[in-house]
Amino acid sequence: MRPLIDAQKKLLPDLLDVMQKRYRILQYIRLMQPIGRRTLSGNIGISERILRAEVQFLKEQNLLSISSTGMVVTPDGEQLLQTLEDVMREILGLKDLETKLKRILPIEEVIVVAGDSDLSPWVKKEMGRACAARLKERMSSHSIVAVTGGTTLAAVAEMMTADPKQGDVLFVPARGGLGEHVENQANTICAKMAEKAAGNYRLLHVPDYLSNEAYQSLIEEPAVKEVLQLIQSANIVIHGIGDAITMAKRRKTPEEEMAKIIAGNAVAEAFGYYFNQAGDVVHKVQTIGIQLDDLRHVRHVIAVAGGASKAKAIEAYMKQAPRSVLITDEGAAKALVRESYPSP
Amino acid sequence: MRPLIDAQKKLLPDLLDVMQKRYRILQYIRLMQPIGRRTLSGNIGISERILRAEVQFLKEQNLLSISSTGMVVTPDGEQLLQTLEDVMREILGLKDLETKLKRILPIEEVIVVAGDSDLSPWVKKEMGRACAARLKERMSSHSIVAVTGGTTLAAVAEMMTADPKQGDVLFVPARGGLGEHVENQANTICAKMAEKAAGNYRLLHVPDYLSNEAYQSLIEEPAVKEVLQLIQSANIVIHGIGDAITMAKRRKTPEEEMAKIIAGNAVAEAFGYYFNQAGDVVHKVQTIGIQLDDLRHVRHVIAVAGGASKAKAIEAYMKQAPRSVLITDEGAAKALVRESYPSP
DNA sequence: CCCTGTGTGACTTATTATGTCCCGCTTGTG
DNA sequence: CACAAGCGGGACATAATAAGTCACACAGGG
Repeated sequence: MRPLIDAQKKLLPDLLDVMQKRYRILQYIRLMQPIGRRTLSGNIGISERILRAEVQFLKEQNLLSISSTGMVVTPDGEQLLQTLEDVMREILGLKDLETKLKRILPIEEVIVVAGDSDLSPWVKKEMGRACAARLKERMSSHSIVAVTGGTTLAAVAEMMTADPKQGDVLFVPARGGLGEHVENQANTICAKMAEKAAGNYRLLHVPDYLSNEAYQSLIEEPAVKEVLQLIQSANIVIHGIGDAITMAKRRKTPEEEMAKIIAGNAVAEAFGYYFNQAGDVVHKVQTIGIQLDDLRHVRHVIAVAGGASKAKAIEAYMKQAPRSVLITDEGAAKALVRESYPSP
Repeated sequence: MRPLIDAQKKLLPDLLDVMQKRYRILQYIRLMQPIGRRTLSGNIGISERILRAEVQFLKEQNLLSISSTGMVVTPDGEQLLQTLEDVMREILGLKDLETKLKRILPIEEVIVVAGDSDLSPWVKKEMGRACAARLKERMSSHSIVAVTGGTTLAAVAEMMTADPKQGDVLFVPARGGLGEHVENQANTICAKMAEKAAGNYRLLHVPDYLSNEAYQSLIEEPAVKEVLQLIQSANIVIHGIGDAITMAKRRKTPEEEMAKIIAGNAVAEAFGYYFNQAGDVVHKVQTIGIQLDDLRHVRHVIAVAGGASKAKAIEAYMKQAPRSVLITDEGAAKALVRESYPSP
């Protein structure tokens, strides 16, 4: 297949551009459906008229249907997107980025999605879709999936779909309160993901900052204890990676902890842990649930993070996270590659 | 690969047309190089202006180079043509024809080349190229290749190329004189093929129509005997298939033999044998060299014949020629398929 | 030496693609 | 219930591009 694409690149590069354009349009519509022409043209950066021509074409090809509420991808279109996914990734050079990233980072697998989530918010959804697909591959009946918070994970939850093949899947939050807003809390995302995936879920109701005594007594609560046990036996963990300072600021981090984070030159954050450039833990939020060491016993660890601004955080975190699957975007991947191959 | 192409077809239906067009242009140039734009545009049936645009594009892609003597395919272009050969055949529906032919005829392998050699003489060259490629696969060091005459075989000889990998290959004419013109005689073609393939050759100098006494004494000639022995031990035979009447007329066939051929309802001819519709031998030209029965002991038998007009001849001949490789063209293949699948 | 075939440039014309504006409709919301 | 926002679709002018045509300079072969 590869030689065919290369040959096509040589023989008709202009047509591949067109193909790419149409693919992207269809992909967008799938992401934001139902959506109108004008809104889409604004989002995608194509003039309305040309988008209109393309849309009309795609409609004639039966790849999308078009009603007064907006445009929707048809089953035909869905299948086309799926068939062409690998090819487009190859054409866009994402495959290339993936192999380069694999050489740079000690990871098991990496998926690079087109775009930069710093610049275009919908790219997170695309990462979410990719994550959901990989998650499905790894889920089996009675799997326990632990998830963390963050906007990226929210996107993953949103793109999750139910799969009749897999039976009872249980979603749990990976760790207790970290100080996030409600929509980004692990509990919220956990519930949403379970709902979308038609699975069950258990929540962990823990106040953000506890005194030691309260903490100890809470752990002994039967309800809490049971959930904690489930969390400990999770075989899949999905988490985001954040920029340390940004995360610390977003959470209501007390001053002395903030100082500690800054003093330690933290650059990365993941489920309540702060890491410096070398991947060493600089600080951790005191809460219950999965601890960093527990990760080593979890079969599948999936990290989702994108945007050029997160490149450094991803690099730092991954240094100490072996056997992970990383799902990122073009922006972050390019930044990472650029850094490691200084010349061109 | 098929789903990929289908998906691409949906996303840009004219992709294949353009690809095919450019491929064909490049292919032509390779066939007739060096060639000028105007001559090419006449031959290929594309207006000069549009050909010019395509040629310019191909030049920019470094697939052909262009000088005052005409256009030449670059190594890059050669490689591209090679890479795309399989794909293009499939796209043009040739693969489909091949599978159908395999069901109709008792043959080991069949290659169908685009076009109809009745209508376009260059298609023979393409068959020649295909034949040369298959021949290379089957040749090993010290192979002995027996070839017959005919215009098609002349094309095969012309498209033959030397391959440094294979060592001493010997070319011999399959049978003695059959009454052909010089340029279509087995001897001529044998020599040419050997020259192109950088191999050795031995010739068989036998007058066309011999008396029985002369025939017997000639066989005993040491020089002739030696060559005959080589011919007997050939492990590859390449031959053409002709329309019986056409071939008989072209050769200076005596009246009584002509009557025999016509009376027997001969439709096919191959290396001096005439066959009726059922594949039975109706007549044979009396000459030395490989006899029909000998073919069964030859490892590789390659038959080359194209053009819709030869469809019946091919069918008749193939009925009694098992384990052969057939190289034909779209015109003949379609005619054959049409005959066997009456309805559509 | 001429003549044929070569590429290249230039020009006009036809076709297509694109930008722009407007209209009637559905739909969700106040 | 009514309103406005967003929707698709039609229409048209214009810019951009492709395509047809001709003329010219040059190299190689008979």
